[in-house]
Amino acid sequence: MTFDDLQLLPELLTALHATGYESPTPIQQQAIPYVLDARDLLGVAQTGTGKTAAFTLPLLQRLHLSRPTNQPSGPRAVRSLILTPTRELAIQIGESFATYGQNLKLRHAVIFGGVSQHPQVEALRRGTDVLIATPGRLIDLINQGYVDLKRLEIFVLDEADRMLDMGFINDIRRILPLLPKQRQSLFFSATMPPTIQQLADSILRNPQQVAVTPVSSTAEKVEQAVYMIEKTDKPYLLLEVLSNPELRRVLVFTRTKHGADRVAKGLTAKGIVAEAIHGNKSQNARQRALQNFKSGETRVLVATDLAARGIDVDELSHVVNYELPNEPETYVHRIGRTGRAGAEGMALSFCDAEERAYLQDIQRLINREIRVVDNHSYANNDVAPVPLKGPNITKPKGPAGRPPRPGRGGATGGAGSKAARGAGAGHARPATAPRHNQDSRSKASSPGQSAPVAGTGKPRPNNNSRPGRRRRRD
DNA sequence: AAAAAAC
Repeated sequence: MTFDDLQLLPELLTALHATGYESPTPIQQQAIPYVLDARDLLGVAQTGTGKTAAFTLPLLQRLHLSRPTNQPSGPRAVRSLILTPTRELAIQIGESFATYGQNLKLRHAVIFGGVSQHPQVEALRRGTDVLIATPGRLIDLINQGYVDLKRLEIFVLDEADRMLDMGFINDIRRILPLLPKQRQSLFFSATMPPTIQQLADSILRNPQQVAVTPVSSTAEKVEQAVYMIEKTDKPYLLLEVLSNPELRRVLVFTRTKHGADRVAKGLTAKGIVAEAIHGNKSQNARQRALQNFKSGETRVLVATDLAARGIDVDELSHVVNYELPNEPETYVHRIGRTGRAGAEGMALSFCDAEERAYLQDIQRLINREIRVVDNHSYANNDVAPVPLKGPNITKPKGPAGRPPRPGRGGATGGAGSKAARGAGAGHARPATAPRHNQDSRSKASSPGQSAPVAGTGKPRPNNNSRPGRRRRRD
């Protein structure tokens, strides 16, 4: 199937061909006809599935066709609103409109916080057909009287589950009554728990439902490996791993903003072009860092989970989990940044003794064992591999505030346990080569030669660590 | 405990 089969306008097809896209992804195949047909849509999909184009293309087409022929002399009204949780996603969606709408005479504006509102207000004054916004700044500008949504035709709520996670539910509730009842609504979410379903029910009318690849299955497309390692060796291992030129464009995830800064600084000190991106940076610095990374100026971007979802970088060869996330879903989102659009991608994770429980949760979620690399310079034999079927370490949806009991509770049914080290030649293969290339392993810098990228903690005797224990969350 | 988002 090609885009030509989707009844899209020639202007859109030309733009698509210019960008090199030929065949629609599953969500595009399913969603575009419904949206063109003015139906409400419930899309269960995460970014990376082609979701943005799935609504951008038909939305542009509908707006183009419904555009008043005798355009009044005043500024054009906002006819479509797209709400999205993070500023970077808003910008990215704006770029998508610019690309696909290049041959149409429609305007779009992107509004979000952290930057001066004046250019955004100016864009609204001039008039825009499409408004892409994060909730806070949108409400801000609505309150100041700069946004009129009375002529709205199409409303898109993107990443609804993330919106709720981030506490945007009240903002959404304030915006909804400002929209005309008579409208088309598109609702996208990666997951569909009851609260999200309720929100969807309150927004959509007689929706068509479209679902593609549940979150956990994207993990199957990305080759994954894990290094069992001491926490204090992570800076050295990162240098070793990055000494392999196959890691052309690398996104490194840390758990904290401070950690992201430290790692980026340490890499820079070692002559590796790296930048950090996180929520404590100014919006300008965030955009600059992302831009430099996308353009290839920066080889390594060190990020918090700000960049875990949605950020779309072409030719991202590797994701490195310098620290494992405690939410297993976050792991899936992180590694989903690579291996996109059919490209090869690889995810490398550094797991210290304290993170074993997280690794186990991750393996349970993706329902497979992650290959352990045991031939690297810093292999820590005291950090035992983590079998897929082990004792339940976290209560799946347990009541908050109570630390789960370690070491108790049997495996929740299921077949026997393979050793995590994997069978056959798999584990002897270098972790940094996505497919073949047995001999491409880097000349590792030895521990004595290189200074650490960043000290992330004090050495800790292993018998003090409590791998089975997960920290209290409340 | 961390992260994101309005001023």
